[in-house]
Amino acid sequence: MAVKARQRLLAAARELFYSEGVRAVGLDRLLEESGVGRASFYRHFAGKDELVAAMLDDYDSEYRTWLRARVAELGGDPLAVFDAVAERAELTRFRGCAFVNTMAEIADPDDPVHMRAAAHKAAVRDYVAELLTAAGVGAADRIAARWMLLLDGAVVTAGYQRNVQAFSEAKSMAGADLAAE
Amino acid sequence: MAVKARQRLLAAARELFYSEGVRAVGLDRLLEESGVGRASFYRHFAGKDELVAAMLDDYDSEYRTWLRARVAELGGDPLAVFDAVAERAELTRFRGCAFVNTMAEIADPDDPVHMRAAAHKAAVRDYVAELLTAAGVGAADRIAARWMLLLDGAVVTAGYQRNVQAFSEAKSMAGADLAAE
DNA sequence: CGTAAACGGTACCGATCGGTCCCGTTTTCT
DNA sequence: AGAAAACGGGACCGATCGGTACCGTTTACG
Repeated sequence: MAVKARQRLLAAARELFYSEGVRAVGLDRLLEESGVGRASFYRHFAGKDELVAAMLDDYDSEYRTWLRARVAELGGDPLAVFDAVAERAELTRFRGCAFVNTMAEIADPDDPVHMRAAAHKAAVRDYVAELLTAAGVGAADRIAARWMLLLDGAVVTAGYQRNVQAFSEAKSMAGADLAAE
Repeated sequence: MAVKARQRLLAAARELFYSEGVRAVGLDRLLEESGVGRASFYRHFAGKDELVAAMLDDYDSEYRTWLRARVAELGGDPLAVFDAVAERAELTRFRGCAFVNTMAEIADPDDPVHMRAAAHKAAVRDYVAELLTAAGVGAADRIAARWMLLLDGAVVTAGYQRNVQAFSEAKSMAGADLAAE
């Protein structure tokens, strides 16, 4: 195979776990979809939980790298994060935020999987605060927290309403929030 | 037993499915916690899915009845919905919105369970629009949609950050959004 | 009081869950 | 070319899943 088993597993995990849910997809399904043998799977991961964790790490890294790059392309305006997130949502069959959905499924806040998802959210918030600070905004932390609320709200409502209008609403509220500061 | 089996099942389902997730809790656990026999369960519900659906219907009805009453108590100001929702969140071990979490777990939008959760969200939105209209606000539908974004954002972020600060942030943004119209 | 409905407990079913083990093949690297 | 690592397929395991059937007891009501 051109692509290694581990990467195929991570790709299949991201796709299947996102579109159907972590608990809804069993190992059999995962192996069939990725074309990886059962034994090979356990050579790469200690178990399903570790695959989920590795997939989230992988996704978190890629997502944030992409977000930084895209916002920079759009000029570095903090408000561009709303455009970037909206773009990403339009690409795939959108079902909300993978990290939020994972925390909804893996309820225990002390579970490593849950903690990784929460850490992703905190990292994005810190990045937004960094953007705001760079733009000369005071109280960047507080604004960033409010913007995360808007981003999560937009992602969730866009997910269950199956339209992307929510993103432009969120952006307009974020702009108003920034101007009011 | 003083309380009928069906009601004990619905109560246990609401508690367990909310705090641990629908797929994470099996029938055995549900029967043990509610003290209902296995056969009795199937005399009341055709299966687990039907219990989930009935529980959501039950919860939706109670929640919206409570919300109407509480907002009325608070004077009927549309912004009071943010206070009411925040109060409710402080009561229990908060883990976000049961309906949003359920849609995250039951991914298929055509699944009866998913559809019930989505219908709840639409019903709450309609109620918010009704409040706004009664308060003489034009474009009530659009504001209601934006407020739902704020409410969902607050509930989600409060859920994974484990604090209720998000609700007051959401209310302040909602007030600004209303004033800007 | 007596009858019938509602009930809790349990044994059981096939299917599927995550996980282990072994075998034969393919790929990779020297 | 040859050795070693990586791999896919499948048999198998105990546990648990949702669901069915039958039992004896409790409860409610006429």
